[in-house]
Amino acid sequence: MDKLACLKAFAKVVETGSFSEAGRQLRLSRSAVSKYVAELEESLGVQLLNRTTRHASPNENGQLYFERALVILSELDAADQAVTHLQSTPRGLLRINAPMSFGTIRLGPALADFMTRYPEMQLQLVLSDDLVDPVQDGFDVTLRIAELESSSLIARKITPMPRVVCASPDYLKRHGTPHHPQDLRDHVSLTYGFLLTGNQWKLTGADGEHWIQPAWSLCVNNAEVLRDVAVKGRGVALIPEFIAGEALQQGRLKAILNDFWAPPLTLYAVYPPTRHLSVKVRLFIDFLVERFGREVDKRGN
Amino acid sequence: MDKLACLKAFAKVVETGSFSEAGRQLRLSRSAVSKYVAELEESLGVQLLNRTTRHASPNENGQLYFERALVILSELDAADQAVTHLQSTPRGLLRINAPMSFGTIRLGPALADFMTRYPEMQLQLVLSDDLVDPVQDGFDVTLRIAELESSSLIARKITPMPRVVCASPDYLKRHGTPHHPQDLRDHVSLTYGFLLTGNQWKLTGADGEHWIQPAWSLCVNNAEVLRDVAVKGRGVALIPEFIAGEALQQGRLKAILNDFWAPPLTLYAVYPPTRHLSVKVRLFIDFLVERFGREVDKRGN
DNA sequence: CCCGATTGTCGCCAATTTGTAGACAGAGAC
DNA sequence: GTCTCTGTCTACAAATTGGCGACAATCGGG
Repeated sequence: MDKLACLKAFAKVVETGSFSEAGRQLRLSRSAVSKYVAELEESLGVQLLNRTTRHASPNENGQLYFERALVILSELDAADQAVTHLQSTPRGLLRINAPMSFGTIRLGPALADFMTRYPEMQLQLVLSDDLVDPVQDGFDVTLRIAELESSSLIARKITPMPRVVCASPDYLKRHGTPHHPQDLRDHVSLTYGFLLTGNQWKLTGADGEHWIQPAWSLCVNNAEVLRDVAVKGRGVALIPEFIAGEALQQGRLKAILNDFWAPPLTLYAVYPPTRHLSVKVRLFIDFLVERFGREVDKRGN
Repeated sequence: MDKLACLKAFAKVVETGSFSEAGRQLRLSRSAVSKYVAELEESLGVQLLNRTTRHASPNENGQLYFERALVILSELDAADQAVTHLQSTPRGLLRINAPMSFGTIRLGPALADFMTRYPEMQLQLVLSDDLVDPVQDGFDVTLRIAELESSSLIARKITPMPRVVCASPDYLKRHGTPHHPQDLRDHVSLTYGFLLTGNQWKLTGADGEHWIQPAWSLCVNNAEVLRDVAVKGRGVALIPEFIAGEALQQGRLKAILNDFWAPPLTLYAVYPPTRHLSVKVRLFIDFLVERFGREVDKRGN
């Protein structure tokens, strides 16, 4: 039992009056929050919360424990701060490499907040889609979006990046809407890749996995280009949701094959193997996890 | 990461100056303690301890953090005590059922300490080897030693109970010493069981698992009897170490087949399914885990 | 008053973490 | 010089975590 996690969950439930809201703020599922609090009550042997089906409020035990928990949690933060601040305030240059699309669409806007939080730091951001070696190419941290975790470098998972199959309404009107992955064989696919071979789409549904060799007419290593070509009605694309999102919302693209899903990509931070991350890198990675990790709209559904 | 576990491990290392000793006191392996402290240092981004290959001492960061960690840990204990003591001081009757051998050899002596710690409690101990239903038979908690976990009742594991194959020196002189489980077929086995069928010994070694149908001459549901008959030279017995221990130490029994091992039994506490354990039962079970869980001599070897 | 949305709990299970065994190299005691 | 004990590391089995989805209950809007 991770008692600290239980304490945080409990405190957040008392603060918000709700397991669901506590879950959203802690980026945990309702069932995880429920289990944490139940576990804490079990270990103490007392009930801490009165629950109805829509609210939770502390009883006498719970109010007492909540007050003490807040003190403990804040003292722990203070202890952590005390030792990390014995080092210099984070300053100096942080050299970041990130993929082009992610860098422009998601990371760039977020960096303003990071810079606000750590005004003494200088950031150098290099956007490229080349595979870089952080040690050799002189970066402190490089971000990557990939399907499989590379175990040859030290990497920290930030967040899954779901993908979506989509096409423009005009394309669908002219060519019909695929209802099953196998229908894709009859459609023009816009596919992502560096090389022109070995690119299959894996889609999974209630009837199992489907490996589709799409009839591709465009193969490019930039998903924004795929999106834009899809918007122009040139075919069906499988691209990350963060790239497709705005076009989907505006109706310029339509998600299809919604009963099937592709394995999500994962955003990783990769950094040189040293005994301890520098404070700069660690703060940056923590910031990424906080900002991009477990999106709020994934909770409580 | 269980930060509280890390804090406790770290604090214990600083107190004792040693990962090994911290492990012994916390009933963790050396590598677990090492990992906990490393993980804490990683999360803080600072080194807390200076290590030689035989000692560990806090550096400036470590000393500061240690002092704060002690405050936090003691406040957490105080918070826990505050809510649990809002209930009555544990008093009243605690009805315990335990197996005969374990009850007489291990549990009985330990109960004195439990009674010292909780003088307001009354204990009723019923030793029997029957399978009892705690709800139906009116016990607050029943202890069981079994090979497989029963999932039909709520049970808390207390500790593994290793078994040993042994015989008297006299028996071995007369019949030779088995060196492989298959040799047991040529020996007289004293076997544990309620019924006279289906009793196989499973012994595992470097060359895999061996299921032996022993040529048993005695089948009894009490391992003390098996021990005593083995001491008298009547055969080979597979019995729990806590039963054989004294006879082994005194040379009246000799452990054999030491490159093979039987799956250990496990001591469980079984109790009625209620939302929360009563304080009495919880204190008793915690006491058992503390007393019998992860034996000290299993640490740091 | 009814219906839809949201709630908290629970069982199941895949994914992840835990924690040990054992190997290794280093330090200290004898 | 040897032996014992140390702390770290890897591999891996066992245990735990945390989400999904089902379920029953509640609340607010129409």
